[in-house]
Amino acid sequence: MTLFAGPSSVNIAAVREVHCNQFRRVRPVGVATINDVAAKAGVSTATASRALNGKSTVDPALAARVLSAAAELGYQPNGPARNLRRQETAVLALIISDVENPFFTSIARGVEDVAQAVGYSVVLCNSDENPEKERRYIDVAIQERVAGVVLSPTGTAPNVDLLTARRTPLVAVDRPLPAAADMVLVDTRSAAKQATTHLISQGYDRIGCITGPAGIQTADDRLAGYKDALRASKRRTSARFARRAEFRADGAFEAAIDLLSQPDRPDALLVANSAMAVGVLEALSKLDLRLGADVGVVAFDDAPWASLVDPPLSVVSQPAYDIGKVAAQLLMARIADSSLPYTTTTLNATLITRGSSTR
Amino acid sequence: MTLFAGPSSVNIAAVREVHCNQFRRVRPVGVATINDVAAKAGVSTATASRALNGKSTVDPALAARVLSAAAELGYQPNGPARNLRRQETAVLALIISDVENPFFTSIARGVEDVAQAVGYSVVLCNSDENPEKERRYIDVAIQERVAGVVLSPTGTAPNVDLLTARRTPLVAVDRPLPAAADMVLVDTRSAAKQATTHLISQGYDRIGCITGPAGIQTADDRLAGYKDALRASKRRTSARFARRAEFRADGAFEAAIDLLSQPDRPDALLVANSAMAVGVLEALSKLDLRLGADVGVVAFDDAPWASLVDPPLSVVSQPAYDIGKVAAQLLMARIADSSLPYTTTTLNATLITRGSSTR
DNA sequence: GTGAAAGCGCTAACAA
DNA sequence: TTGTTAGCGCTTTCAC
Repeated sequence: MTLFAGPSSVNIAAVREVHCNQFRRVRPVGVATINDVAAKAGVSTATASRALNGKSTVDPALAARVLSAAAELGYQPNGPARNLRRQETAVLALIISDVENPFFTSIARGVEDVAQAVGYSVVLCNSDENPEKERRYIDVAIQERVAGVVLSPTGTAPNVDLLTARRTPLVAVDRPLPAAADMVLVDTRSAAKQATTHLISQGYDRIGCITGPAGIQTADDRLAGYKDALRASKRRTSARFARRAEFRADGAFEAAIDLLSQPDRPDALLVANSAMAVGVLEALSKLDLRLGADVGVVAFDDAPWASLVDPPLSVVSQPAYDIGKVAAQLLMARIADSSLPYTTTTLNATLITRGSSTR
Repeated sequence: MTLFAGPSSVNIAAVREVHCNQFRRVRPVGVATINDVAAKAGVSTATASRALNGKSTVDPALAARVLSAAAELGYQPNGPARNLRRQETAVLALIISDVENPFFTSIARGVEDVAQAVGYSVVLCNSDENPEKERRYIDVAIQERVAGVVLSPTGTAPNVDLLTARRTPLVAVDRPLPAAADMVLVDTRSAAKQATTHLISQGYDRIGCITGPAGIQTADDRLAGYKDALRASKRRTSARFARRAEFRADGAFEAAIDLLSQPDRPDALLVANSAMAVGVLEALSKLDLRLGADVGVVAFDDAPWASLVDPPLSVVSQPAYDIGKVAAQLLMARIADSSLPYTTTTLNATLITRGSSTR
């Protein structure tokens, strides 16, 4: 494993200091098993197990002995053994498409809070918008026999079928799934329509849209809502004013430059998430266009910095934390009772108008 | 489990649609074990196991039969069983103090990329700057017998001792540990000094500092570096100009309002992270103070939006991704060889000067 | 109320 | 090269 001889591959200045330390323990402290606990307490492993799991059928005096023996030995149950025997795990997998996107980390917090409250752990996996990575994590989830999965689907049907074929409880968030699963979505299409209508009402005339890759439902929905609004106000929708890019700043930057360099450039933009908004604002600055006055902007996701730019950014705020919360609740319900009918929950996004959508 | 009857506790408009779906499978598809695979392939479980694990000692023809049997049955190894038997897990736990802080999610990516490359999975846990939660997750990590732990320590020594007592490979990131563990840190003190010196050189005279809670090493270091710089330039350091708050926007907002409302207010501020910077900029705006001209600001962490504010925000950029990468490499090295001496790696932060630190 | 014993699914001796 | 078998640590019948 010379690969790990050291982090020499990091090419930034680093100081490595080796400290022959005085803390080194002498022995690996042979990890205590339930048998050790039982022996020390002078009971059978069965009784030890019952006491440790708080079963009421065990004599209080014995239970106390077991508990103190366990404490003295620093006993920690062996998870794999317990899970193997019980054929179940108190672990949820949360597979999201981008750990660095605040929208998804908020979802994570929602999931975690609910899970924690009932003694479940959450393991967070980052599929990175990459179907293969998603598939690997789904495999891991299956192999570890997690109790359930919350997924923001990146890949195509086959990945998800792995889960449904095994009847692993599954909740899809953010993006719908053509499968047997609960879903928690946002009515992003009508929010996009509302945001676009707002721009129109503010006097913007040639409104453009920068959205995510084709095939990602949320990206498509935002574009559709945008078109809905244009149509409703009897405007032509023109492909000239719509652009797609990865859900990232750099792609949105290119798209915005491209869009705004046209002779008959848009005078307003609907932007599909906050990372993209960063790229768009950079583009405006590069082209010396004033936010609001020259180009109105509404972006999805209420980033903490949105009100810091000048003028403050109008946004479509999505209830990310609640998405996670609801998803976890649905998942727990299904784990408890797999016969529940599948549901789709649609939460509302909220338009928050600030200065960037006014001339 | 009526708690989970539904997500009715979410008090925002939600549409719940129940779809009696056409996808429902008929049977739970009794999960295939290695015995089923062996039977189907007409070999013993031992041979099946060997084939599945790619051992070279098995007849190619048999191996092929096993593999196709496994594929047909949709066989997925039972992780708990395997881990129990092998007494090891290819899983790393990463316990960070705030999932919503980009600094830590960047670390997560670094850890993940290294782990993935060698077939390890990473489970991400959010201790939320809460020693009790940290302790719970450390317990989980121990119980699941993870191969190693990367930790940004929140709690005090006892938590970590749980790990070291069991000799669980451990790498601390961001904050030092008085224990037997590798550490990956940032020379945040000298970076803070450098940033403060920069402010002085730009003609700011009464420089303040808003840092994190006492006892968190990174918070203390930033304050210390700030004082170093003042002392080096023969200025008095005054407690009047230093404030502490949680590493969050709201706390920093209060602190900044407090600081800047003084008659002899600071004319520049060193801010300890990007979330706090949001609070500080909000305070400036509320008090009608101009960034740069009235109050120079340098903040830790190069957030994507830093160059969008006007004037652009000067920052101390920390090599978060590399911290994660190095930490994971060290952890893998130690997993492979527990006798390695403990090391402390210190990476450099970089001052990026932009408009906010110029008059 | 307690203990003896079986067995979850897998891997690794040990035999053949 | 392959099969037989023991056993990882735990929970849970089933007797007592």
